[in-house]
Amino acid sequence: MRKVSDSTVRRLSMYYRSLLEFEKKEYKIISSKDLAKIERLTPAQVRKDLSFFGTFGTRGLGYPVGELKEKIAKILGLNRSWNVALVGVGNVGSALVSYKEFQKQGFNIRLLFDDDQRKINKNHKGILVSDVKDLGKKLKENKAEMVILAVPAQAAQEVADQVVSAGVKSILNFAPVQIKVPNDVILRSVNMAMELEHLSFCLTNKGLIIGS
Amino acid sequence: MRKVSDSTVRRLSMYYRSLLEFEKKEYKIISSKDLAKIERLTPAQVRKDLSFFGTFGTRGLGYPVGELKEKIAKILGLNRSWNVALVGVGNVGSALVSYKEFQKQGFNIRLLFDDDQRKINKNHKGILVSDVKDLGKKLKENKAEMVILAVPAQAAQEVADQVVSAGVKSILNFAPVQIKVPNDVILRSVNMAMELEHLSFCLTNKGLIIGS
DNA sequence: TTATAGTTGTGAAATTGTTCACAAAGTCAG
DNA sequence: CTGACTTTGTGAACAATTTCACAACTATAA
Repeated sequence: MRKVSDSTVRRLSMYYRSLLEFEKKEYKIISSKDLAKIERLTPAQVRKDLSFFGTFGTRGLGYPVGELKEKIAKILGLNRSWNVALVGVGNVGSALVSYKEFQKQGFNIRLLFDDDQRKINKNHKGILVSDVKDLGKKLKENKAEMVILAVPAQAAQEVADQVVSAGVKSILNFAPVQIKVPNDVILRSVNMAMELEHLSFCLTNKGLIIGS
Repeated sequence: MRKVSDSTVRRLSMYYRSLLEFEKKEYKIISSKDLAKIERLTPAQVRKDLSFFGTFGTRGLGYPVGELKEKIAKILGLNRSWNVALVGVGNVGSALVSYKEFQKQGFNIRLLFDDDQRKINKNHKGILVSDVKDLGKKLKENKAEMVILAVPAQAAQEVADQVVSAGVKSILNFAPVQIKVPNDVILRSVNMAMELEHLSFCLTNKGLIIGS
């Protein structure tokens, strides 16, 4: 398999969502053109993305909806469930625990951690909140595969280090800070302020930018 | 001004954050090398990014921390405050209302909307929740500049259309669905499930990918 | 004053990602 | 079975982005 770019992976997620929709509407076959229209891409882009992973279509016809959906699910690792832990049961963390989309796609948040005594050992939406002091131990015990960080910026790096020590190989960071992890650990960050800043940049510089 | 890529804008946000830190530590001057190390980039990248917007440094010396911070703030439109409305006071919306980072950077959420009668006309964290039926009217009255969508997927497009009709030119979408807006409206989407899917992709395909 | 070390700003080169264009393969009507 | 039409898969062309490499400039020490 060739090296696959982040953009391609993001688009695969998009295709997957579109395919769910097409399936719901009982489409049996779709073309790269159909898929492209939905996502505002070019048909060539769709075909190129898919071609990294194999050949899924039939020339002259298109792609079989159900089959392609299944194959993308497999590529993305959505044909199974994942054992996810979440650290930081504040506003953001709390929202993520209830986020339906996660469960729907097999991301099961089964472990919660916080450092606030008022939250520890209480139930939060059906899950017991553990003391972050036991983070490493419990991550190992429960074989957590992914950790979501929803802690304040200043705590993020320290918690991340503990997560890494516990052998977890992937982290999704919601703290608005750049954290560092070893090369073999996969880190992705969602920085919501950064997204608003992007809007504010575009509004501020509208018209000044050539070609967009 | 040349066309500036999304990546460059994202990195500017990162530089801005780093500069706040350097300022806190009372650094007066920093080099592109220092800035690059923090963000895991190359010094050349940092210099190239900044060069799109002017020349901010002194050869042989580096960049003046405070001044560069101010200039980036101006480029990003952070030297002012923004009037933000939020639609959908559910789990995610609620978390965003309390998100400190927004206020800190001048993004003031002053209008909340929902379609749930139990929430309408009640106070939510100090802000009155309005009926989404009055969305257009109130966005105009209050001169909202940005709208955050935190509504369920199936409602997102309809709400977005109303926001566009009201003349708002930028939308930050948290609904896990691709929405469509006219060309003159800036749209950015945060899809949290997509980020977990990226982790799951990487874990699933680890080792198979050459060069990463 | 001069030599040395350090850093920026920026064209040019290299790399990465996207679009094009077309052969290959399939459908379908008659 | 044939011919007109459609769509995929993909190498090649093109475009965008990143990295390189170096002239230009500054500070400092002797």
